[in-house]
Amino acid sequence: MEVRVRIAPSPTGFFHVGTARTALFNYLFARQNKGKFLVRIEDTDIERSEKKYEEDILSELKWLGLEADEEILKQSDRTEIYKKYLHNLVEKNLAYKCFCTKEDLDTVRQSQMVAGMAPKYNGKCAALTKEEIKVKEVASEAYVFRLRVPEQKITFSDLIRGEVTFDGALIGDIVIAKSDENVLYNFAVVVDDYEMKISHVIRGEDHISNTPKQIFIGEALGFSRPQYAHLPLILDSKRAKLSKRFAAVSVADYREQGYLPEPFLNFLGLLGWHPKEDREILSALEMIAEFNLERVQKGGAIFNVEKLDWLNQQYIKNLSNEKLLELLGKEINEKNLKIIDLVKERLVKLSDYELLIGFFFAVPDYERELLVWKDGGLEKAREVLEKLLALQKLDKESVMALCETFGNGPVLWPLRVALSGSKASPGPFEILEVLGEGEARNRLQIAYNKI
RNA sequence: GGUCCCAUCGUCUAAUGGUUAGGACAGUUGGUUUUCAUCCAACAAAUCGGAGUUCGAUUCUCCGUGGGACCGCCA
Repeated sequence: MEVRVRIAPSPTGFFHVGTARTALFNYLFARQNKGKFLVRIEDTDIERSEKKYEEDILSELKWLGLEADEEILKQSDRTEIYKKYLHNLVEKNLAYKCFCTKEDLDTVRQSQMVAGMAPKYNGKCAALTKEEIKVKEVASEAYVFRLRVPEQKITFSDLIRGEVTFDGALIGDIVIAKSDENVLYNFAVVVDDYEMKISHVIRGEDHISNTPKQIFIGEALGFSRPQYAHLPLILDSKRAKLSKRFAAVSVADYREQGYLPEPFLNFLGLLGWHPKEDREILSALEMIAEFNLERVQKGGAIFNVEKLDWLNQQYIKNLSNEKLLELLGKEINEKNLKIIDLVKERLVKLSDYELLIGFFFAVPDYERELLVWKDGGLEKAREVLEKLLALQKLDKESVMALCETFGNGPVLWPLRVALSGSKASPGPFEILEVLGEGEARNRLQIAYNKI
């Protein structure tokens, strides 16, 4: 049987890193099994769904290189299809109209929870006769559709967790549609997965308790059951599901901060999965080759930005200077090439660039105390600067000659600070080469004047 | 409260009955003729607890404990 997997994001927010990880694992699984990776937009919630979020999902997916193999489905285009299946269920008396009000349900739920019972629908409308329903309909009472959930245990085999069992008796008759024009998530998922011939449902663990509901819906509809695999959640530093309280949760945030798609994917891949060997840096192709659902971790994984930073830096270091300038949106010229060469290994994220190179283009401002090497004092710094300015030729050779008498630190530190204005920067000779002797002398003079 | 899931260094993880419990990030220290970064080397750091099975448990079973997810006419 052909492997067909999907991700089903709902456009109610910017594309979430958790969804991105789910997308990656689905993608890896599909590629490895020569199957198809599909995308479905779950916009059945008309109130909360927005076009801009849908666009964001698609563009981030593209940025990550996780594009769908077939046309992207939108649930809002499929109401007629859902309606058909829904009516079918009602005709077979596997689903029924429920006229209970929200208030009634709330009070029941409250008292159940207080009594220590599983909160579920009490089945009040399940036994309504055709005549009773007619009367309510004529009175135009509001209703929803509920599935008759069998009071039996259901077990499914999860590819990551093994056998998982739920009790239908504890679930109760679930609402599957608000009206025949407006079906709910669990119902739409089952219909779509069936129609899209999804073979494996690989999704976050937060969906594990939806699984029995979806299986019951599927069985009522007479569908075959897909295989399930529930991925561990990505957690914040407090071990709770990654949410907006944590720094950044949308892929867009990371892209804008200057993370590259390759290390980002690499990082996501290592969250809950690891290849056999002790390897950390993996391309998408390598992950495809090595991926294995059985090696997916069961416990949640904390989103650890430090490791992402490290991976990003590794990738940046291995980029050519030309490519890096292109990514930064900079002109490829001799000066920029020299500069990028100097700051490349200091770059963790693309966004660090401007901060690192400012002094190459403008005379930096800094406190004169910065010119002081260790406990040398201002006087010593002034003396060194004077000697540097007096140099016939400001080059490595003559400066190193000065170091002979004063020592390396006492000479090189003030020189470097005079040129860069910063306590951390590339070496003085490297900066000197980019700046040119004239500008360097100018900056030395400024430093001298500061003291 | 109910249901379900989970549990190896601070973090991501390796090791599925026999290892000095391995690697990576972060941390610390030292080196790479100034700083930062890079690179290199070293150090520190974990099997949640208790029973049981076994000659032997990180690994299997049970009971605790802890954490998490879900419990909507959201997805």
